[in-house]
Amino acid sequence: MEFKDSKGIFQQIADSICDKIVSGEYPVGSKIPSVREHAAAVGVNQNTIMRTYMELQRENIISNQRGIGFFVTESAPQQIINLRKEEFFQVHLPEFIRQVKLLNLSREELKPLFDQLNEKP
Amino acid sequence: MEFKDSKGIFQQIADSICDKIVSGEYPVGSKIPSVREHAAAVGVNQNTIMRTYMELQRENIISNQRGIGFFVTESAPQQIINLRKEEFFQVHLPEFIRQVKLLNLSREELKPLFDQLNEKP
Amino acid sequence: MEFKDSKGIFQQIADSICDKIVSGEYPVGSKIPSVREHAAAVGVNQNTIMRTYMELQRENIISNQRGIGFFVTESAPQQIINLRKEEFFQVHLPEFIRQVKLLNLSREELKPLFDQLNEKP
Amino acid sequence: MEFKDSKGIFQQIADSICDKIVSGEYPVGSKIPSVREHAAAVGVNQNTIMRTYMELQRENIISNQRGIGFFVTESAPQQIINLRKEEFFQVHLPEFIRQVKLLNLSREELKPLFDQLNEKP
DNA sequence: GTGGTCTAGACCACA
DNA sequence: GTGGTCTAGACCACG
Repeated sequence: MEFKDSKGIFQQIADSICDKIVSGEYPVGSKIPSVREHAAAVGVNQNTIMRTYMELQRENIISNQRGIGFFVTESAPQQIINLRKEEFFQVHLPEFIRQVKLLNLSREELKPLFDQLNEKP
Repeated sequence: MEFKDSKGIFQQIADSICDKIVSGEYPVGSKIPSVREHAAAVGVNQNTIMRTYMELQRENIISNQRGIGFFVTESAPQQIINLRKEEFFQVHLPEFIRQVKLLNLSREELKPLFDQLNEKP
Repeated sequence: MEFKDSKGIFQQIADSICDKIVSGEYPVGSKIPSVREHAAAVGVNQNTIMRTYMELQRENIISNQRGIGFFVTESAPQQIINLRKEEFFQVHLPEFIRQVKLLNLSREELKPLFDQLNEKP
Repeated sequence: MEFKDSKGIFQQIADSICDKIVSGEYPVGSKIPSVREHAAAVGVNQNTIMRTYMELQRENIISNQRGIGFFVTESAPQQIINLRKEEFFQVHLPEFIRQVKLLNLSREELKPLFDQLNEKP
């Protein structure tokens, strides 16, 4: 697994786990890979995975059964979507609008965006 | 002035200066606030402002007349817009489209964006 | 059965067994549930129950008749009460007093405690 | 500094910081020792202190000014008392009452407690 | 100087 | 086997 510099590795791993939960690869109630397994799989230290799991646990996305492993919470998918929507509307969308305004972009330049928006009428 | 955690303070200050150049608040050829003025204004260490100015100088957005101050270069506005457009189309726009797709957002939810886009027909 | 994170599961199970012995639910000389029964009842691995029973055996609270089961010893209730009183007066009571002092709690806030103390005059 | 085994070192350090905030040794708004200083002072690893500070930050007890240090929040003292009261009433008090009931303790045995309660009428 | 992240490796209690 | 904590040491960006 390759990582970007801009965000922490542990964050990127957390995001990728969330993606897998939303996509159904990690179903609700299922056990996610153990700390050691996961660390070996993505080639990072166990502590880094541990931190990832801890953060996800604090956000009620996974929960811990002692000595057994971490499991996807019942509420995980909704939780993830909520978090992402909140971030989108409070950070990404305003910033995007600000950029569009500032750069005075034409409709033509934003065509890819409109195309995307029109695909699901 | 308040700062986010995600980006460096000096970056955020640089961005705000660029905003003011693009918007015309700092016209081409004008003198921008001195390091100590600016530091006092935003409540930050002078070193941090100095670093900001150095970076902007490296990007040919401002230039230094020793003992007098920093001035907005002739090419600054175009320079900034080019940099931002490049970043916008290569990073922000694709990411924005990805998010919209992922969160399966309705037109209703994106109303603020359309409102903005329609203001300049 | 639900478990807290602060103490080990086997400890919590041991405590609950001791509670039942003191309260008379498990009388002296009676057979306590088998390992596999108990494991199924509280939803826990048999190893965990086994460890619990071993610890209790070590403290002479239960004894094992091979092939038959574990039985509450003659001395169990006294044994448990002694252990708990010791712990209570050396740990819990001083800590409790410290907390009351530190939080500067009013009599009103401690009403539930007084109510309890007055039930047996 | 010596640590007990029952709780994590980072927790005990957090508790001791809270004590110092409540007692006024670390006044509201003041800077607490840097990670490195604190680590050297109590003889633990920097990571351990870092974890402590992070937890306290999440509980709004300290806040971070980038590149400068951690500072005691305005709301810290109230925050701490709230957290401790909550823990007291939801954990310690019920457990204490349960013990008193179970051990069938006499008023005489609880004299130290009454003495404490009567000191501030 | 400050925080912040990551690694490598160890040790523990628990299931 | 699982999580959980801690250490020692390194490196980075930022002020």
